[in-house]
Amino acid sequence: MFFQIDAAGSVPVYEQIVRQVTFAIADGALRVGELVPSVRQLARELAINPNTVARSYRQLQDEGVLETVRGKGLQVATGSAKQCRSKRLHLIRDRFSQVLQEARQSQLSEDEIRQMIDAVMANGKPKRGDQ
Amino acid sequence: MFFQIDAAGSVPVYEQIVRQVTFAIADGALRVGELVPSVRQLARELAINPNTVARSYRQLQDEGVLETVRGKGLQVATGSAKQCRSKRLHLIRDRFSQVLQEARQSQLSEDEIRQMIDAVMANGKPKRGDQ
Amino acid sequence: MFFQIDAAGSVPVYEQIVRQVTFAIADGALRVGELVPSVRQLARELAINPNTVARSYRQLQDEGVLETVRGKGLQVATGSAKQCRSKRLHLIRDRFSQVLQEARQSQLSEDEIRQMIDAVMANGKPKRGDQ
Amino acid sequence: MFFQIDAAGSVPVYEQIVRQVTFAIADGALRVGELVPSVRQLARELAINPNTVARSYRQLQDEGVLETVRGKGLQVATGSAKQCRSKRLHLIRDRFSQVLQEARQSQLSEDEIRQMIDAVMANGKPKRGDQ
DNA sequence: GTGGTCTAGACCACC
DNA sequence: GTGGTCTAGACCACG
Repeated sequence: MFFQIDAAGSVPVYEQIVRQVTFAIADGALRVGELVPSVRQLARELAINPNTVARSYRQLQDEGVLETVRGKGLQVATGSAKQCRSKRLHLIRDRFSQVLQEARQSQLSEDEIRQMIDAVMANGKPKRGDQ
Repeated sequence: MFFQIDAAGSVPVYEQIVRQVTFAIADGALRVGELVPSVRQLARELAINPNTVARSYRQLQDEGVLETVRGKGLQVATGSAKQCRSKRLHLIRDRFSQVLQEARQSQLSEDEIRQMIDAVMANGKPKRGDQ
Repeated sequence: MFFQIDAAGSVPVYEQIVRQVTFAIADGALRVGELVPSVRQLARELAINPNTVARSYRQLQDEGVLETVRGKGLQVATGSAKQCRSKRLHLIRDRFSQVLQEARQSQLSEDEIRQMIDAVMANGKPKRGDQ
Repeated sequence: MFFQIDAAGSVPVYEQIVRQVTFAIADGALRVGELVPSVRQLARELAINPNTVARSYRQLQDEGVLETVRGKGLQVATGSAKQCRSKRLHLIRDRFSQVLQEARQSQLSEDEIRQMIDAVMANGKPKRGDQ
């Protein structure tokens, strides 16, 4: 699998997995009906605790993104693609909203905020695809 | 004092204090040489434990924003105004930059991102940014 | 662990820990990537409160010397070895510089100062490795 | 009086006064039999609490450096000059000894220590007379 | 009165 | 098991 885990960062590992699986489905990297790696295998590959992978998969099941196939494992559920794209949008938008709130709390004017956004968007274009 | 603490949110109380003191200095609400509220007094007003306030003040001291005046209290250190203004900008800008990066990872085009920002800025004026 | 705390002295316990961890890394006794003793374990060994250890570790983290590995513990951050060696040198040199300044303020001549240093260095040599 | 107090520093104010009076006597700036400024006057001049001045004078009395002259105030006691010079030496030497101890604890070799001292002594020659 | 340190014990999220 | 946060209460030095 092409996931990357940052154990030292502040984002919980299980959230990183949930996020990356979700995004992979949204991108079409994982297709409906496809089997995701087994808990043990993924845990081995990412060098993390199987419990953590299990927890992520459980959450993805709760969200209806993954579903169990008896005797086989977990597969991407029907309708997940659309759902994941929508979820991805929401995630990003909520984050923007959060940051925007912070900015407003800081006594920055709408104009100052817009300027900052423009500056940031112009700047950070060619970064590493990761992190 | 004019600080407001959200005990329910996920942001640690001590960080909220650090943030608000920093911003107060950046805004000029607290001026260089002025004494900040005493640990005990602020703790009383915010209805939190003095240790928590002390922790915030200690961090601000480590950052060079506050300095102790023995037996009197803590005062805003010289040069803090500029430092706090810069810190405030960096805090916000870094957060924006982070989110922007996430957005780009999600295969969103620059235009889609801009549209989202516009929508959020128009919308979320008096909303809770919570997820 | 090989740490020694002097609870009676005027140096705060948490600073002693910070210092000893820093020096341990500088000496290579603690290597990059290695986990430091857990908060609770070290507290038990030194017979002090876990909060005190936590405070030391938090400071070392703020300095970038340690970093948390979620659910595992705290490890020596990359680049810490060099940083700690440099910090150790600075700590000592600054202290010397301070004392030297005091000596000069006291109208002592350079020669008198040198003589004093020689005397002190000759004296306190083969004491117990401790203290 | 020509004393200088640093209220923000880590050295207690009362100690700064004791030290400066002691050194003034050692230097001959204050002579045996001379009256030191009254508690109130010195407190006013240094913009500090009279209690603090009183505490310093009390300590100097305890050390036999100052003595009360009924109806007049406090004067430099007989024999103080020599005593203060000796005390000054001790103060400096003890500080050196302390720092040296720290240096040895840091696993620095005698040679490294000597080199550091030489470097520091060569460097810091033309500094401000104060602090 | 002030801040600084330390202890004791609790709860949380994460692995 | 791990660290992170917070509370409660104590003691100290300083002014």
